[in-house]
Amino acid sequence: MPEKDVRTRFAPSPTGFLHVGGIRTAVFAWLVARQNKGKFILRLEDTDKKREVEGSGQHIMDSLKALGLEWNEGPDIGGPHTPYLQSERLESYKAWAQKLIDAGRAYADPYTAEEVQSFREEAQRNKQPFLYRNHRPDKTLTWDGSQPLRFKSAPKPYKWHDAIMGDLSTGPEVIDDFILIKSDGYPTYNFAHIIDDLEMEITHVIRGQEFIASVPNYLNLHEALDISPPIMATAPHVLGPDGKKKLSKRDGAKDVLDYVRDGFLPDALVNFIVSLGWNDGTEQEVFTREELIQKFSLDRVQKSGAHFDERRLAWMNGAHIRALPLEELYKKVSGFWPEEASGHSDEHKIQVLGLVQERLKYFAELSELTRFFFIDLPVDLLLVRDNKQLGKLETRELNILLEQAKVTLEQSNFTVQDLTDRLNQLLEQTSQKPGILFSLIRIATTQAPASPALAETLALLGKETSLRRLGQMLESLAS
RNA sequence: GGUCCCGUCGUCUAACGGUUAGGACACCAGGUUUUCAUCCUGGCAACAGGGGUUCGAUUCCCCUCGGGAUCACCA
Repeated sequence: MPEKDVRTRFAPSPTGFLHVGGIRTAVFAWLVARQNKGKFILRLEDTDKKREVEGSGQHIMDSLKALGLEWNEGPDIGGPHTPYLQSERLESYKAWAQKLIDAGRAYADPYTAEEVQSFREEAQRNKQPFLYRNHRPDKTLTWDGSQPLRFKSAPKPYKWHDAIMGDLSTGPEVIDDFILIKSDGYPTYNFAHIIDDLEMEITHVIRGQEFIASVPNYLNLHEALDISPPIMATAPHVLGPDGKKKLSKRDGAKDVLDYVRDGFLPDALVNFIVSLGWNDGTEQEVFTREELIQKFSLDRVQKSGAHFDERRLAWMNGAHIRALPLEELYKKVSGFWPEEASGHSDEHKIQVLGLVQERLKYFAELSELTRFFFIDLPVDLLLVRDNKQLGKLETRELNILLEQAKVTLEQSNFTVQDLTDRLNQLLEQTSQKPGILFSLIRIATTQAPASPALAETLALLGKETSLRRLGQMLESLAS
């Protein structure tokens, strides 16, 4: 039975783009929402004005959309708990902060940043963990907004359950008086997200493991506020391919939009991101989006970090491409054809696509893979010279073979079947190995290092083009 | 350093006390009348180490080692 009224959220700060590691929690949250017929909410946490990157909020939304992770409520479309931009929810944070002050659970921080820093250093010198609460001021001054507002914590041990990590526990030493509202008037993440998740009725908070150490503090704040915490799920980080560190932009982690631009399918990207740390317990690797929605579960998510392997992504994308009906694939590759293809009919391009579908790893390869179908490429004799078998033949021998091929092909009606038959006859007639004869014809007619099966390629190229290119090859060999 | 979490092939992972430790990616070899790819077949390759508990441990407990996260007026 699906849970009722599930509401999950993705709450990034608009400080940059989204890479594969960063978007994973969004995928998880989206999946949980869809699976339970719930709502997926997007909220932008823009409380750090210094770090904010112009346009990144939009960029993040574009990335989510590109992967098909549509949200039900968000800064652009609104919703029952508008606004979805933290910088516009200041009144709300103030109101809750006042409740805390009134209850004696929040106080103005009288120290300067430098003073706090010196406390910290002193603790370090004594090899003691630094806790601000050891420096709580004796008398409380009224908070006028120019000082940071701190939470007056009530330290105690905690045990709690995390939907991914399982049962967790910590001692009272991790609880401290963290800052609720900064001296610039903006709330900290630690405070704002609690309020927002409460007001937006979030049921599942799914986030990266950098927050796990702060959870006890959040729990403590919930108690002070007399509210109950949502279900929490902490996903491990995605690691760089070789490094052991969390995947970061610095390690060359690419913007997910880059993958979309290169022609990776959103479904494949989602499949890959989810499978980085999750499986359904069977041997299935490739899942459709619908299967993922149906089968995903937080408790089967791996507790340890997974390395991001682009080769596996490429394979998975290829698998998704092959699984697509040709007509559907054709619609998706529209922007990836070589320039020379413009003006050719849909019918023709679909046939070309059909020949390369099984060797396409991502759409950006389409252009190179198919260019020779649309234009005569200059004759490149190196393709012959570098060929293992052809390279051994003398020009005279190549000439003879090509002439014979030309004669044979001139008689063909260029259907795949007829071409296959005549090519086989030619094989006997010349008593050549296919490795030699077919390679030569293939190179002569495509001028490409790789191409689909010969008979099919020739049939699609057509009689005129095929013979013309054979002729061009002969000319080059002669000169 | 304190606190918390994690540890199966190079990589992603299966296993929830009894298996020749399975699958996938990658790689290698062979096959499918040429190349690349697909597909098929085969191969290489892992329980971090040490103690317990148990008739029996990859699985449960402890220690060591290794890795990660976090200790901000960032999120």
